[in-house]
Amino acid sequence: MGQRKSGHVTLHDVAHACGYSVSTVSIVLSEAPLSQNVAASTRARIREVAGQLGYHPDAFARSLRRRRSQTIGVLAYDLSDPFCIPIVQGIQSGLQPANYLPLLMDAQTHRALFDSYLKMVLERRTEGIIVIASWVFEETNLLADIEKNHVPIVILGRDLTGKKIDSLLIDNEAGGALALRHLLELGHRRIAVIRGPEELFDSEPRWAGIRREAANAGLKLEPRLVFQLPGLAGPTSGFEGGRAIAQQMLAAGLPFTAVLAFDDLTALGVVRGLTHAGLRIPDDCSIIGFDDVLPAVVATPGISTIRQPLQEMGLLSAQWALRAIDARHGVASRASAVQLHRACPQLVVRESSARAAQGTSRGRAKRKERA
Amino acid sequence: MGQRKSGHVTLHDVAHACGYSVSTVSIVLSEAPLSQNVAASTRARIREVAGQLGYHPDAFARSLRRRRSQTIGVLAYDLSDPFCIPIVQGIQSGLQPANYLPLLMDAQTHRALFDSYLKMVLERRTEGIIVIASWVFEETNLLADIEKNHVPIVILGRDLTGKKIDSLLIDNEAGGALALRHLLELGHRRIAVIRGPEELFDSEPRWAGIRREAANAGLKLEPRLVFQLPGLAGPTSGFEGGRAIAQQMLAAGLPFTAVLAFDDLTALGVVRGLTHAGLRIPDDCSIIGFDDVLPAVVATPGISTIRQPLQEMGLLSAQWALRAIDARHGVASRASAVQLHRACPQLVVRESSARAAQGTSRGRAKRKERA
DNA sequence: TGCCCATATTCAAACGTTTGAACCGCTTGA
DNA sequence: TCAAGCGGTTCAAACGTTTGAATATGGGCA
Repeated sequence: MGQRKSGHVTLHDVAHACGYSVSTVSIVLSEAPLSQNVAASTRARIREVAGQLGYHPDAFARSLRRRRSQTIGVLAYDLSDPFCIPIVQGIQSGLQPANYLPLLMDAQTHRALFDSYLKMVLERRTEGIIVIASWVFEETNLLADIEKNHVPIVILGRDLTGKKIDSLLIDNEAGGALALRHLLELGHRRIAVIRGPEELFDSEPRWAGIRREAANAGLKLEPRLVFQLPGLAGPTSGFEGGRAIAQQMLAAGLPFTAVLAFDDLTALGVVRGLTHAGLRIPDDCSIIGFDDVLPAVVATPGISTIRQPLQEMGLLSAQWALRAIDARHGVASRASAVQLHRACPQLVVRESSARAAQGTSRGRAKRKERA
Repeated sequence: MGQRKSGHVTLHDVAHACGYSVSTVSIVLSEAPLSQNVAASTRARIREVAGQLGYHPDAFARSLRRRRSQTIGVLAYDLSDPFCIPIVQGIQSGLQPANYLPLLMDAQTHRALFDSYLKMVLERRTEGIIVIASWVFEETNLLADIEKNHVPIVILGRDLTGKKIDSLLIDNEAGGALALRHLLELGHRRIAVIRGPEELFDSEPRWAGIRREAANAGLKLEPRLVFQLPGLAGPTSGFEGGRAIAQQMLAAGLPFTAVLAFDDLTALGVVRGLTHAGLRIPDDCSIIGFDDVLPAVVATPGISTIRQPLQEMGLLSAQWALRAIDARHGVASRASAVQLHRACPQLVVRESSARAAQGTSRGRAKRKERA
C-alpha cells in the first residue's frame, strides 16, 4: 500500500493518501491548538484515512522534535524479589494519568547490568529516573552523568537526601519497634531476633527500633539469640538464611518463644526450619516478618508482618518525579528543597503469632521447648 | 557549560568543544566502520571530551535515523502474578546479548490498559512484541494495526499459530498427566481435582491430560471430587478459590487422600483450607500444584508441583523475536513458517506429597480421614 | 477599488543523529 | 609531471515530526 522505506506508516503517507499536506495532517492528528482552524470535514477525512492506514505517530520523531520523551526510567535491583512488584504497580498507576510510560529495567542484582541500564536510560532521554532500593547505587559514577544531563532522580528504599536526591523509604525504626511491641503484647519475653544483612541499608535502623522498644519495655535481649543474615545472593537467600538460622537457634539450647525475622522470606525460612524440628507455629513459637509480600499472605500459617505501603510509596515516587519534571519545564515552582518521605509501617496480624505459650488457652501443650 | 536548548549534551556540543565537525565526532563515538580512518589522536581527544561533558547519544535521533529502535515490547497481563517474573527475566537475558532493551508493560489485567499499551508499543516502534499469556489478546482490533506495521509478535502461554502468530507454551496435557501420575505412583486413588477457570486457555488441556492418565491407569475419577475455580480476579484469587474449594471438598463428605490443584497458588489455598480443618499435609492429604512459582518454594510444607521452564521459555521467545527481526532486515532466511513450541513440564517433588495414608511408615497416624 | 480580517492550508526550519559522497593535501609509481 | 591512491576530515541530505510564520481565498466594509 502506501508504505515507504521504513515499514511504518508515516504522516507523509497519510498526507499523500488524502491530498492534504503533512502539516495539516500533523495538526489534526496531534490535536494541536491550530486544529480548531481546520475545517471539520478535513479533520474527519484525515482521521478516517489515518485509521484505515493504521497510522501511529512515530514516538522517536515526535520526542526528538518536542524534546519530551514522556517516559521515566524505573530501575529495580531485582524484579524477582516480590518486594518490587507492588512498587512498580504503584509507579505505573502514578504515571498513567500523566500519560507517561515507565521504562522498566531489572538489574537482577548485577552491578554491571545496573550500570548499563542506567546508561540506556540516559540515552533514551527519560525525563526522570526512579531507582528502587539499590545497594551500591551511590557509588556509580554515572550519577555525575545524570546530574550533567539534568535528569531528576527519586530513590525508593533508602535515604540519599545527603546527596540531594529525593528519597522515599519506610520508617524502619518505627517498623522494628512495632514488630517487637506486637510480640511483647502477646506476652513473649524470650525473643530471638534475626538482623538483616550488613550491606542492606534497612538493617541498622530496624535493629535500632527493636532495641529502643526493648529498652522501653525493660526487656534485655539475649545476645546469643540475636542472629545476622549473611549477604544476599538470589531471591531465596533470605529464605535459606532464615532456615539455617532456625537450626542454629535450636542448637544454641536457649529457650525462646518468638522470632522476629528481618523480612517475610526470612520468616518463612524460620517457619520451615522450626517446623522440621518438630515445633508448631504459632503454638510453640511465634514468628513475625517484615514487608508483607505475597508469599507471606498465601503461606500457612499466614505470616504476621509489618506492612510496607509499597504501592503507595511507588505512587508517590512517581508523583514526585512528575513534579520535578514540571519544575524543569517551568510549570511548577522551581528549585524546591530536596524531599524525604518516611512511610508509616503497619502491623498485619495473621496466624504466625499468638500468645506466649505459658498459661494460654489456645496453645496445645508444648511438646518441645527446644531441640 | 556547553549545553544548548535541550538540557542534554549533544554531538554538536562535543564537536564544538573539541574543534572537530559533528560528522567526525559521530563516526568516532558510534564506532562506525569509518572510524578506522580517523587518526588515533583525534579519536582519543574526542572520547575524552565526550566523557568530560557526560555525553550520551540521543536514542531518539539515532533510532530515527537508523530506523532501528533496538527495543522490543513486552506485554505482561499481570506482573503481580509470580508466574510472569521468571519469564520476563528470561526475555531480558535473551535480549541482552543482542543489545536490545525490553519495553516492559504491565496490563494489570485491565483490558483498557492493555490496549493503550499496545498502542504505545506501536508508537515507540518496538521492533517486535512479546505478549505474555493474555486472555483476550486475539480479540483486540489492534492486531490488525500491528500487522499493517509489520511488527513480529510472539505469544507466550497459548497457541495462536492459527492466527499465524509464533506461540510458545507449556505442554499442558503432559503436565496434567505428569501430576496425576505422581499421585498415582504414591498410591493415591481417591484424588480430588481442581480445574482451572474456564476463560483460561490452560485449563482444558491440563484437564484432558489428567483424564487421559486416569484412563491409562484404569482409574475412574469421582465426579463429585472434581471442582472448578471461578474466574480470576486479582493476584490472590487462585489462593482464595483453593481455600474455598477445600472447604467444599470436606463438606462433600467423600474420602480423598490427595488433591491435584490447577496451580501453585490454588494448591496453597487448599493447604490453608485443609490445615484449618485439622488435616496435616502431606500425612493426611497430599497436594500437588502447577507452575513452580516462588511461594510454592518457600511455603512449608514446600509444594510439590509441575514446573514450567518459564525462564527458558522467556529466553526462547526473545530469540524468536530477534530472529524475526533479522529476517525482516534480510539477514536471516525470510518467511519461515509460523512456529510453535511446547515446553516440557517437569515434576518437582517437595514436601506436600507423600505415600497414600494406608500402611505408610512415614505418616503419623491419620487423625481424621476427613472432616 | 482597495484594505483588512478571518478562515483554511502550507512552507520551511528545526530536533540530534548517521552516512554516502565529496573534499583536501600528500605521497608514490609510471 | 601527472594521475591515482590514500589517510583524514567534512558536507549535506535524510529520518518523521512539530510549529511559527507565511500564503491563499473569500468576504465585509469603507
